[in-house]
Amino acid sequence: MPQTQDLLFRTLADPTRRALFERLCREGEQTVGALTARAGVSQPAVSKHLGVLKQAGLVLDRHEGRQTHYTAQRSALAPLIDWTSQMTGFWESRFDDLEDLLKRMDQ
Amino acid sequence: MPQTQDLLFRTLADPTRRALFERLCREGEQTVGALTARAGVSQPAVSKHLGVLKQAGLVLDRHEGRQTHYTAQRSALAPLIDWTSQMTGFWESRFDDLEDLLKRMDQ
DNA sequence: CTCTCATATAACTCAATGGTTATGGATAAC
DNA sequence: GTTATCCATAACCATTGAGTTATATGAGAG
Repeated sequence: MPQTQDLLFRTLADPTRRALFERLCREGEQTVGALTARAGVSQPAVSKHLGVLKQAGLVLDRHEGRQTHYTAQRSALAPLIDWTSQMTGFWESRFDDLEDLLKRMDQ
Repeated sequence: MPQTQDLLFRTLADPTRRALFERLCREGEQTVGALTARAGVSQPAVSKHLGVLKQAGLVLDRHEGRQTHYTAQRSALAPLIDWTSQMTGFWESRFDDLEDLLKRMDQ
């Protein structure tokens, strides 16, 4: 999945976007409003970033009334770990089943 | 090192640059000419990318006559693995001493 | 000394993208 | 029904950055 790797790297390259993903990873599900409150950028900017994260498979959204809740999809990081392990060249065996493990992690 | 993480992600976000690093990881030391031959972009573009990789600590250069040889510095990937393991949240214990291992890897 | 080759730098162009404000559309509140 | 709220989209602007060609630097070759 070189296509996926490229999308992942490009998506995570932006610091604002990466910070949003980090918050969702650490603090769990958040509404757009909650994320915007501490994002340091405007609400439309946050929405756009969340859209990009969603297209990369890094977040899922859930609509509830007029709010949208976002959650991190940690398993989407698997190709990143794959790539890194390939570059380091020593970890393949340990990571062979990593994707499965990560998928179970997200339930 | 959030600064380092940002630099790493930004550096690896470009596909041409990432391809250069991948080749150095897989095939070992290469001259600028050898890298340019299969890079799909001009020699100045390759030189610029190598400069960015060098600033991120991902490559080292060695001058030999009028040639410059570049090598991958795999240990520079450690912060990337750190970040990923933090986001997934389950791998800290396994990765605690990863940086040391990677440093030994590069000799 | 001159010429050629390998690489780096300069100057520039162009496209991509992250930010903004303004607005739309849907749902809750009154 | 009207108004307020939450989020997404539209339109626009400014910056960044990756690519190019042209040129400079510097080391071997003749």
